[in-house]
Parts: sequence; C-alpha cells; structure tokens
Amino acid sequence: MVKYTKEHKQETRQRIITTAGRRLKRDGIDGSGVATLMKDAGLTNGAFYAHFASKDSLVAITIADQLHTLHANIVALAEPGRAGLEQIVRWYLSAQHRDNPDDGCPNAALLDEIGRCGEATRQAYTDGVLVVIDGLAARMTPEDALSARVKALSLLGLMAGTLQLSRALTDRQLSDDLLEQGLRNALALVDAELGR
Amino acid sequence: MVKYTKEHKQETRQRIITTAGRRLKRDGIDGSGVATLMKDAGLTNGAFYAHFASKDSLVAITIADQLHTLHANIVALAEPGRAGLEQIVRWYLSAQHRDNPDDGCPNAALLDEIGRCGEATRQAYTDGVLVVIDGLAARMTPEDALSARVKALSLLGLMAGTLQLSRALTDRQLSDDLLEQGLRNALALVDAELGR
DNA sequence: TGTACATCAGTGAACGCGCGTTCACTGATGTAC
DNA sequence: TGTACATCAGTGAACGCGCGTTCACTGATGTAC
Repeated sequence: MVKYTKEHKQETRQRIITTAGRRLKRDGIDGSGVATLMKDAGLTNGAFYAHFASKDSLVAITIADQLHTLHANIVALAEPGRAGLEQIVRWYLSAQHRDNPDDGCPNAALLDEIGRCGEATRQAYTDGVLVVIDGLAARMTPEDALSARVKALSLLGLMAGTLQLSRALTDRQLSDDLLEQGLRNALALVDAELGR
Repeated sequence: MVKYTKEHKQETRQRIITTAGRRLKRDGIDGSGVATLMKDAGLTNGAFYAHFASKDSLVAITIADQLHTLHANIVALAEPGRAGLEQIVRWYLSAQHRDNPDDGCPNAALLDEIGRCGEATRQAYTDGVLVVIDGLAARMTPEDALSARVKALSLLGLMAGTLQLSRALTDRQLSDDLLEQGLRNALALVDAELGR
C-alpha cells in the first residue's frame, strides 16, 4: 500500500537508527549485537545490510543522530541566555537522567567507548558534538565566540563525567550528593568569568 | 626452583591483574577477551580459571587494583595541600595522559562501561574510588570532611569527563584547548568556597 | 480492466570466527622413605 | 643419596554460543501492455 517507496524504506532506516540509539546507550557499543539492534526495530538480522554498510557505519550514524536529537530536544528548546543553561544543567545532573540512560545523553552513556572508535566514528561524533556545544555557547556571555565554544565543551565534559560517576557508584546517598555538587560546579562555571 | 610455591602463584596472579589493567584501559571491558588477557601475561587461556572464578571477577579485581595503583602512584605521591592537588590536576588534564590511556586513570578509560557492570563490580569500584578521593579530600581546605569528600568526587568526575571528551574529538587543536579550559575549571573548583 | 512480469524490503539459514568456560593431560618441582 | 610417587601451574583442544556478514529465497507491491 505504502510499501516499496523511498519514503517507506527511509522510515524503516530511521526507526533502526532511533531504536539503536536507545540500545547502544543501554548496553554499550560492544555490548549491542546486530541481531539485537534489528530485533529492537521489529526486523531480522538479514535486512541490516540493505540499510547500512556495516555495524561500524550504523554506530557512527546513530551517534550523530543522538547528538542531533540532544540538540533539538534539550538544547534548542531551552530558554535563551543563562536561564536556558540552568535548565539544561538541571536536566542533565538529575536523578531522573542518571536512572534512565536510554533516554539520556549519549556522551554520558558512551563517551569512553567513542574515544576507542575509529576515525570515521570519532569524526561523526566531533561534528555532532559541535552542534550541541554551539547551542550552549549561544547562551553564554558572548565575550568572544571561540572561548565560549571551548567553555561550553568543558561544561559538557564536566556534566558527562559527573553523571557517569553517579551511575557507577553503589552508594545512593553519595551519588545524590555528587549530583548536587556537580550542579553547583556547573552553575559556577556558567557564571564565572573563566573564558579569560 | 621457586615454582610451586604460594608466592610464585601469587606473583603470576598479580601479573595477570597488572597487564589486564593496561588491556582493559586500551580496549575496554567488552573489547578484551580472556585469551588476549592471558596472552598479555605470557600465559594461555586454560590457566585463567586456576586464578579467577570468571572474567567478571577479574574485571572487578582489576578495577580495584587500578584504583589502588592510581592512589599509590599519583595521589599519595603528590605534595600535601593545594600544591599537591595542582600537581594531580596538571598530570590528569595533560596531552600526555590523553594520548596514553594504558598508563592512565581507569575512570577516564572505563567509567561508562563500569556503570553498566553488575553490582559486585560497581561495589569494588566504589570502594576503590573512595580511597582515591579521600586522598584528594585530604589536600583540600578541611572545612568539614564530608563536603570535602563530595567535592573531591566531583573534581574526579570533572577530570574524567574532560579527558574522555578530549580523547573522542578528532580536532587536535580543540582537544588541546579543552584540556586547558578543563585545567582552569578544575583549579577554580579547588580554590572555590564551593563546599558551602 | 486484467494479466504477466519486474521490483525490492525483508526473511532466515548459513559462513567463519572469537567468545567465556571446561577438562584431560603434561612435565617440572617437591617430598617420603 | 637415590628413587618412587605426589603435587600442581600451566597447556591446548574442545564445548556451545553469539558475533558480524552473506546470500538464496519469499511474497507483497508496482508497472507495462
């Protein structure tokens, strides 16, 4: 009926990418097999290579997609200026985000694994993360654009590392306290004249 | 000659743990197989189960060992007070550390994967990381011990996330700039009266 | 409009391979007499 | 001291299984006449 059109195949492809995003963030890159990724999208493993050249290729595409989703759903929707930055930081360093990696930031879920990926995947990651941090930088005091970008990048590093650490700790109280302290650190960075 | 003694077997076990630390930090947990881990120690896969109950068990033991090594070689050797904290932070957020994960901090290399591990591994991690951060906290202004510990934990999260991010970026200049900015952020956190 | 054929998204079995784990065996070392 | 036996760290082949990838095939849909 609407099958065998470019649109139908593109929709299927996008569905694979979207469900793969959740799976990768839940089980990691090496922890997610092609058969599982396809099953998540309601398909069988054989159809995979009609959509993607390789698992590595899907991983790169999915990471890029996740970063664009992060930008569209969280960063772009936040208010302008410092108020928006505070919204973003409070969302990021929340117990809700800590406890739901599938719906969360791909940096917090995958950053060290991405660092071990090949050039192509890291390039796709770099391009995607620049979109996100430019959204953050646009909400900072516009001293000069270059230092705002680096400052935004460092804010993302701070938040991702803090959330990862809060997920790894078995002591719930300590994990909660860490998120609170991370919030103070992130807001101090936002407010500080650190861009030099 | 000195074989078939408790000491010999313990030495072999420790050698496996030490070389496994490097391998895990290089290739990740899911990316390191038992046969490779044993080959790194100059042994064959069959001998593995004379030393460890399972791969999961080795992973937990190795992570604990890595954190104790980090404490002994980096934190404990640093000067007391703020000077020591600055030494540690400058070592952590250096291009040298970024470019040599095998010799580096297990948090920067493995933190998101640790967050996906089972309870036992995360407990071993939590115990180990507390030793490290108590070493950091001891060099902070001793306002009150509890908040110093959380502040130290947040410093570790900041540094680990920043280093991970610097490793993932393909833009070398941006990566270098990020390390510099991370340094400023970390020192600002050390100097700030953030413990409330 | 009806029919014959072309298209093609998706299936499912199979490929070689490396995974974590098991186990019969080796052979160097230690020990008892 | 010499010999027979016990010990045991380590070997290497094999186990079932899931990995990434390939491919002959299916069958619903689209198209030509």
